[in-house]
Amino acid sequence: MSSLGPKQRIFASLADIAQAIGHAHRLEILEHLAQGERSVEDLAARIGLTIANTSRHLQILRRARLAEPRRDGKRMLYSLLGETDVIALLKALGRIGERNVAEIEVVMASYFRTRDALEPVSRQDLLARIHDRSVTVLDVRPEDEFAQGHLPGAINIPLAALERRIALLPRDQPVIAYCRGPYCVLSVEAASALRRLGFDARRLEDGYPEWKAAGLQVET
Amino acid sequence: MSSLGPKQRIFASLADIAQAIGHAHRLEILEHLAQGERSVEDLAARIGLTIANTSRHLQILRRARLAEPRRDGKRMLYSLLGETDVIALLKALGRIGERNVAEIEVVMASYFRTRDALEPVSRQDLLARIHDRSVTVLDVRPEDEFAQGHLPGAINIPLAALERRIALLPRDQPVIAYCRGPYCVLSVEAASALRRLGFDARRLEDGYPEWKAAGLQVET
DNA sequence: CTATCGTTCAATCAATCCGTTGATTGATTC
DNA sequence: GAATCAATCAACGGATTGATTGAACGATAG
Repeated sequence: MSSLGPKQRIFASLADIAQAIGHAHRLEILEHLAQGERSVEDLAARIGLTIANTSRHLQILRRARLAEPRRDGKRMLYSLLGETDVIALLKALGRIGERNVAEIEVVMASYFRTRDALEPVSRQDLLARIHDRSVTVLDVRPEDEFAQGHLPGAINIPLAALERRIALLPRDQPVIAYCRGPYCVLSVEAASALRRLGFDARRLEDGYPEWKAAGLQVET
Repeated sequence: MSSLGPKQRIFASLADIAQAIGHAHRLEILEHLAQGERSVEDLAARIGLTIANTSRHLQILRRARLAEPRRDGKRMLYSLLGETDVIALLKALGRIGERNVAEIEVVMASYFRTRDALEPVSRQDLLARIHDRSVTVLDVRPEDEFAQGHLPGAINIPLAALERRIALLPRDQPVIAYCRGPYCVLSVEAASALRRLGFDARRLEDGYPEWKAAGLQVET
């Protein structure tokens, strides 16, 4: 009993990692870190937590070796540790949730599909249409996230500024909107608004982090 | 505060799934279920838990929609729900652990690598060598697990019976041993024992569930 | 009806966890 | 050096909750 077998020890460590992603706030933190490195303050503001609470959750992610800080002047910038693997883990978690969990199906149906009845566009589809130049790629994340990396040739119009800057979008070809990931609502809202305005608009099935993790080209 | 956004609701559900796999015993249960369906009693005996405790853990996996029971006479047989996705999730978790967590690296180095200094064989390698017929595939799991499914052409000699039935193994070609998965020690012990006995023996990097989940051919 | 298998209950014990407060550390700026 | 800003830490309350076991309960087979 005192000393566990090697399998048990490994499972105990893996369980610690699973515990670390077992909280909604931490999943949201990871979603933001997947866009690029972020300060504690920045994360707290974006998610709506206190600084202290955000710091605590970051410590948990850090202990589980999912995120890592580096100091930059007086702020600490956190980023994913082993970005691609973390995104793959979150993707595997999301897939199982979407396939097995009724509650998620309900949310997807009641929110995403009523606002955006059309099927999302897959990465492969979008890649092909970028090559054809038969599509406008629209990044609706805030400007600072866009600046940290985005899809090749994408135009950045944050959701809040969409109606104001609508003239930037050509009307003669379809628009594909994307944002932070499969559960980020920005691209849903954007596609919905654009269709109301007469555009042929759809959204990418997931977001920038998944694109990057798939090894596809990105711009800075 | 009363009603969360759609993203928060989805993350809360995903966090529940993550919590469910956040316990070493449950990871071990999942490893066994990945071999095929199992009764509560059977799982309890294999893992070394009481029936009541095993049952409770299974309820948690069930609530998280990772496993599902069906009744067979007086026993309840549990199996993975969405087998391929669950195995993919565990694989993603394992990968991140192996890359990021020092404790796991220590165990791998101190147990697996001292017993089996050679690099494990990848699935692709093994597949090619099965086609060549240049290798003996050895399944060292218990007979009942072998009976529920195994790699094409594999010979089954449970680890406990290995020395007794050693004559079944041809000595003129390499042996590749496999078992339940990447953290199962059976194939490590087998490869180690076989090399002591003069065989050219190595082990597969993971096990039967991963082979099956990759869509490769299996026999029953 | 009895034996078997599993679930659930009640209880225990322990642990953990979340979020907050207020003090403190580190780094920068004036 | 003093002031300022960012983040962490220690500590706490409170709640939660989690693992585990034995006993009681339900379902099924023979």
